[in-house]
Amino acid sequence: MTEQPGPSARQIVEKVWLSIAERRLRPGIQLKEEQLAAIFNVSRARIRQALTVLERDGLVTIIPNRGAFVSKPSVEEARDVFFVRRTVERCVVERLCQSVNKADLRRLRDHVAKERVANAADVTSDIIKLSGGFHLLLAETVGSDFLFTTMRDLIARSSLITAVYRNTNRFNCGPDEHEEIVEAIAAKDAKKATHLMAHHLEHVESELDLSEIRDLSHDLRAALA
Amino acid sequence: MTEQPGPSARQIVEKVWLSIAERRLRPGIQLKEEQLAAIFNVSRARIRQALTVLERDGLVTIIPNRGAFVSKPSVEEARDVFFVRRTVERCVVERLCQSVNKADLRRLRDHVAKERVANAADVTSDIIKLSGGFHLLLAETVGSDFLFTTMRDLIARSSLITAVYRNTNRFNCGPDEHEEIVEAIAAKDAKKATHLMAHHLEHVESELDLSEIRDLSHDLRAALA
DNA sequence: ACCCCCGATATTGCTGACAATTATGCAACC
DNA sequence: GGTTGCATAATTGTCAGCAATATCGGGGGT
Repeated sequence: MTEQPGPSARQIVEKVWLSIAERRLRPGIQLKEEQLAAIFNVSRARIRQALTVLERDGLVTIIPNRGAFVSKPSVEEARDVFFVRRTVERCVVERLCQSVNKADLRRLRDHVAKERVANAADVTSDIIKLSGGFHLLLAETVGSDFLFTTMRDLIARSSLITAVYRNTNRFNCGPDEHEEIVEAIAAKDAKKATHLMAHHLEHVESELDLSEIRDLSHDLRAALA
Repeated sequence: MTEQPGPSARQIVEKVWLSIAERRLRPGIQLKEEQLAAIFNVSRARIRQALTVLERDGLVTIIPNRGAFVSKPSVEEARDVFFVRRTVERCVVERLCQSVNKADLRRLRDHVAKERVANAADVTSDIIKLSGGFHLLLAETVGSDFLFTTMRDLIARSSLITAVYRNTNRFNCGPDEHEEIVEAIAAKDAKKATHLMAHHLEHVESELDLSEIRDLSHDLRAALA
């Protein structure tokens, strides 16, 4: 049995990113270096690298000599993220209406189908993962790497925002609205597609309560498992 | 005489970012950790942190066990960056036409004036710095932090792209086109402003030769001084 | 002359230990 | 009872040294 080298810094970032995007890591909790090092079975140096990148991405906030905490976006930041999403995703669907091919549409419809299954089975973690993944898949389909990376950031931050400010019990981003958007894109109806996307984002944002801040604590090891 | 603690990792990132944006650090050159540590008078660990962040920003490429190099964007990436700039900056000027106030306009006009001075004096480094700064100032004026950060990335990458693929001797991004854009915004003429911006970006992109790749070497210490 | 192999050198990647800073618990005091 | 001050513990920030890996040069073979 050779000793495993452990995950790379990039893989750790990925894992934590996913845990945040899926809301298993709640805003406000501290990410202690030693703890993470033990969980991932790597040295603190690598954890440090990962945390530095995550801070750059806005997912964690590092307070000098205090530690790294999962970010609690302010109301202002929340509105900012949704503002940018409205403009970026509008651009995404416009572009898609011009350039989608059959393979793209197949992937998009497959994804919506998966969402439908997850909703029917009521598996919360899958629902969260897939509904964020839909928007990500749209950006990926455009073919611009920069756009994709930007959307990654936006989706992760949106997850944080939803975790802090969600008002309703039900999870938004249902597959119905997603399906409508896909079909509008399939019909190459840019006007309808952008309109549906705008409506969808408004809908998501409207389910947030942007006045109250909840404080949450959570078990770290379980969230990363 | 107490020992200086040296610049923080963030400050190092800033310094290298600026050196790249101003094209004093050319694409392809290797950033050796020991060398940087000596220049900034800090330990290698802090240099490592800075390089990790710069890699995440796409400005340097880290090859495992080889080192960190200033990125050489591919033709594909170049087109991608300009594609995103067209859409993002269009959104920026649209937004500005709705929300500029007199203080904003004053700052913008001041900036253009500075560009004009630099052009008249023919100080190349100032010209580069200010012409990128204009686009950054536009994004900042919108008031969205996310948008500003995104434009930072785009401008830095654009600088890299220009350094690699610039065809003409003259520096693009002259103050005339910038001034026209500012005045269109001042007149709240969104149609004209977006049109001018699109034209401006097309102009900049058209001065690139997206088929040839030049190899450059450079003196590291001089560039960072 | 060209190519392959191999040792020397340089650079990165990592680990562990140490210093600096902050949070915490406890006792004394107002 | 609440607050202040201090000692302790926990956590982060930093550093120097070591191991691993890639580059470069020379030597030998074909």
